[in-house]
Amino acid sequence: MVALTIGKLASATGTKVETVRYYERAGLIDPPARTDGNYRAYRPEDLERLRFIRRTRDLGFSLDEVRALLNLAAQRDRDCGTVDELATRHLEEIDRKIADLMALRRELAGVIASCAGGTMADCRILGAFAPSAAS
Amino acid sequence: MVALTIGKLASATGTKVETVRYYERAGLIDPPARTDGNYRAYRPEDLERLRFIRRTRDLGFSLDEVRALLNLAAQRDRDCGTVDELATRHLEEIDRKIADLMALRRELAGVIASCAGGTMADCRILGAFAPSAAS
DNA sequence: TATGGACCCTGTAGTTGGTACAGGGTCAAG
DNA sequence: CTTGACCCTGTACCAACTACAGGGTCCATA
Repeated sequence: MVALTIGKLASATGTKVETVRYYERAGLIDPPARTDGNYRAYRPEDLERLRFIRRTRDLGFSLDEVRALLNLAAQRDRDCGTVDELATRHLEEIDRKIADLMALRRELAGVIASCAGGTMADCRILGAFAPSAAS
Repeated sequence: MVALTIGKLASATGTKVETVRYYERAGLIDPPARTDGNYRAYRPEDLERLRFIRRTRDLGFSLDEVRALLNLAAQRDRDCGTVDELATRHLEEIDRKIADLMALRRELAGVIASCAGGTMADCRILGAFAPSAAS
């Protein structure tokens, strides 16, 4: 029998067992067949599918986006432009996040650089956190 | 009377009313006095405190870190080194996040660049998402 | 004085993407 | 036959809010 237990499936993909069950609840993987003892019995295709999920999650796609990608991948005759579009939009979002973090980083670094020691009462960092008054 | 309603406090700091109540539940702001009609009555100091919270939140500090900063700020005679340390650790974390996102961005951009159109069946992007087999 | 609308109150549930039990059942080895 | 590793379901928890539902209050205007 080529069937995998959930533990094998999980360790083969670097996923936790609970996460696999969570993906099933979330509708990302179909409920597999069960053994006599009510254990989940996965097929090799399920391993492929879970790997796909892991990979796309690692690339920062949300579960909704992963679901969409899985659905698209299943329609093998359709044009793949939609995939490109989805991935490109995701890339743009990553770019926005990077830009936001860099702006924040610049601001925080400025605040920290202003520190000249002393007590809390005259701390420049805390001062920078209190917009109007010095308290 | 200088007391502010929760709505005034919220709009003066760009916060939602529910968020202010949430901060109270989370122990970031003390439960204020109440009016006869059981409305929260805030003092100007509360406005300062909420501004501080908003500012530090905007700089990416977690609520736990904000709590710590508020506690430190209250001990006006202590040395402010701890504040500097907390802020510096936070900056390092931001740097890690930026680095992670940039690595991810590079990888995703590579995947997208490989796209040559065609059907899902021979989509290079989907191929890059399926680690071993082509399915 | 009545009434309407803007505001406030508490309490609870939902969001994302899992993680962590509790309290059981199954399976294989020794 | 027992032990330990694994599996099952169901529920609760995390951050940091947000969004109601179902009520109460306040004040300006008709």
